[in-house]
Amino acid sequence: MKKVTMADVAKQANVSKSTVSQFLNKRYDYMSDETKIRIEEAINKLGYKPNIIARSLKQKSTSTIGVIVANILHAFSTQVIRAIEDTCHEQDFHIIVCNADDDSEKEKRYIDMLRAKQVDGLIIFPTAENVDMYKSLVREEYPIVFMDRNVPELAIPSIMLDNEKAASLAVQHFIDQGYKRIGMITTSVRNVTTRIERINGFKNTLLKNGLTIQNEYIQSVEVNQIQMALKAMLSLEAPPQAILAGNDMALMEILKYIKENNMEIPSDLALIGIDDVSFASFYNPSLTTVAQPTFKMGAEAANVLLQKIRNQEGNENEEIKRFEPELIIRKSC
Amino acid sequence: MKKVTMADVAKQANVSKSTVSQFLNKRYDYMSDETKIRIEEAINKLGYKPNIIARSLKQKSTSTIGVIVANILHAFSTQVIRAIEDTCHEQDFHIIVCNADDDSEKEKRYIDMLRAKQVDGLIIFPTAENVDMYKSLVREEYPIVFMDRNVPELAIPSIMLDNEKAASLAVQHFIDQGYKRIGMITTSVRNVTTRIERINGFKNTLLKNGLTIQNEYIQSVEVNQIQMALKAMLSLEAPPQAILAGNDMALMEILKYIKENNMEIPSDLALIGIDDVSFASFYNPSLTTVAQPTFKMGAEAANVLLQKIRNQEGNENEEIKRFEPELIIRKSC
DNA sequence: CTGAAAGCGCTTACAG
DNA sequence: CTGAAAGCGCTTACAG
Repeated sequence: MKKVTMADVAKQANVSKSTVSQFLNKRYDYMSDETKIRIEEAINKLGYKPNIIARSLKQKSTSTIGVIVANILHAFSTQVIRAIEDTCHEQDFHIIVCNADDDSEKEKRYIDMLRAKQVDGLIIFPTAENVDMYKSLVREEYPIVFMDRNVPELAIPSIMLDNEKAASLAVQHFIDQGYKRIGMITTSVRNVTTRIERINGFKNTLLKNGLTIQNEYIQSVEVNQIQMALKAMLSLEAPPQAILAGNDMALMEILKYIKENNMEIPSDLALIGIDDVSFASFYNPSLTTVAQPTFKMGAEAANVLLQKIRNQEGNENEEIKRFEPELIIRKSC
Repeated sequence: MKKVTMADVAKQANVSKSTVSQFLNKRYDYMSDETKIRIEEAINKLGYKPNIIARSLKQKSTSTIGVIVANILHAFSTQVIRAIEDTCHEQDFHIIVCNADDDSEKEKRYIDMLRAKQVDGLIIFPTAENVDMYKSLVREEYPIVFMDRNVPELAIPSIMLDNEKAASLAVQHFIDQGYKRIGMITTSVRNVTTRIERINGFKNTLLKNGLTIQNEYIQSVEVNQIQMALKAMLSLEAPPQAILAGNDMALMEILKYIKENNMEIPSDLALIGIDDVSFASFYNPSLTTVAQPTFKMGAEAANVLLQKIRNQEGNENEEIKRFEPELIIRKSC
């Protein structure tokens, strides 16, 4: 079963390859109807399918973008990916998704791989440790946008949640419900903007309400350390009565701990999670969360990138776009 | 910033393109050390990155496979994808994932698109409605494997759960716990093997235990109809006391209904779900589930496909490979 | 209105 | 040990 190529179609239809190519690209300007029909028939008869690889090589464009997520295990990532995909689909772009697994070496390899595959642009949830590489992409004016996190001093547009506000909404709600000893647990010890900003929002909201910041109430550790960190926190003489989970993974670890220790929510411990997890509405009790507008954020990232890809001229607005979090009040606080 | 090509490297290193190509492909057999060094230096100096597109065109192979999932919303899909990706990664293959959204038209478009992109093979969670297309792929001896579902009479290897057993494990557990009025709810009204086999397993296990099959106790409907179907079932004079959820989406809808109607699990209704959902272990009460070996299944699918891609000769074993489900007993039954 | 020719960036069989 | 040449399957500027 030999592959049928444009040359075969041309021969079958008794025209040149050029004419077949024009036909396929719908440049009919000066093509006789008769020719069109002959080509169409030849294509159907032979079952011809164009080879996009060959076209891409010639056109130096693949109509494909790469998406590198820091960690696919976060529901946020998968939701954003869907939004990116939908938006690209509408504009006849394809996406290739890679999971860096929070590993900057993997991230670097994926960037190289995707560029070798000639993707037209990149959406990255940056691990933030490959600054030199990011810089060289900027220098080349390679189209790129950051999602979720940003890296200071880089002229790369970033699509981000208003993280301070997200933490602030949660803390303010705790306080409004009468809680004073409020803790926060989140994942990862690395230098990632999301974490830093959420912790800042947490602290600032406490201060604004005249409460003091207790460092033992704030833990950011690896996922598998979260239950221990919580245990330590709850073993303090004056343990927190309410906990903000910095993201979905942290929330799930906390819920496991609570369950294993037969604690009650919210009487033993009140809870709010950033990220509206799938089971929030039907958990017992239902979980108060801070939702991110994941769909809007993904769509925006795709639009900004596609825009950049089209106007090659160095774009102006390389700033951070912030999206609004939303507090969804349920029964866990 | 012009792209640097192999020709630039060759000129810089004072050798021919052929030699550079040999170097890159590690065919050093007869290459002098001096030449190697010169080429290496030229590559570093110019920051040369090979263009995989060009290579693919020449080699007629992209080292990329396509994965088309029926519905990305099932956790099963995302877990399988990860396993496929890991396995491919080890063997220097890349994957492009597409979500057919349970829409056979979309599936068809994605198959065309991926083939146009010259992927070397396809893993499909088939919607099962494009039989003609599947057949023509088989005729061309195009490498392909099915996941999760199969399509009768097609010489395509299929990686599947032992679905009858999955349902059977659950029903037997219900019965062993003393339940007699047992129902089943699952998604989708289409003709998909998974659904059919699970319902068969459900029925057969009832019969084997001397119970009768009540058709009103078995519902397979669209996701947004599940709560209504459950309501109808629970409004029967003799409503079921236990329900098997056919998959994760069904389970979540059932949990929503139970919560909204202030019912207790398992006293008002016992529950088992097929698919070990993320929150099963820490839900209140924890949920008894039937887990699929998603990682093994994904890895197997990738291995079978890569195997097929390598030995072009029409492979022998085009049969169905069944994987064992596992009952994880917790507190919902 | 259509065709011949060059070229995208690689690989590879062959010559020397 | 290395190079010249052909070719993968397209697109496109240009000629007629």
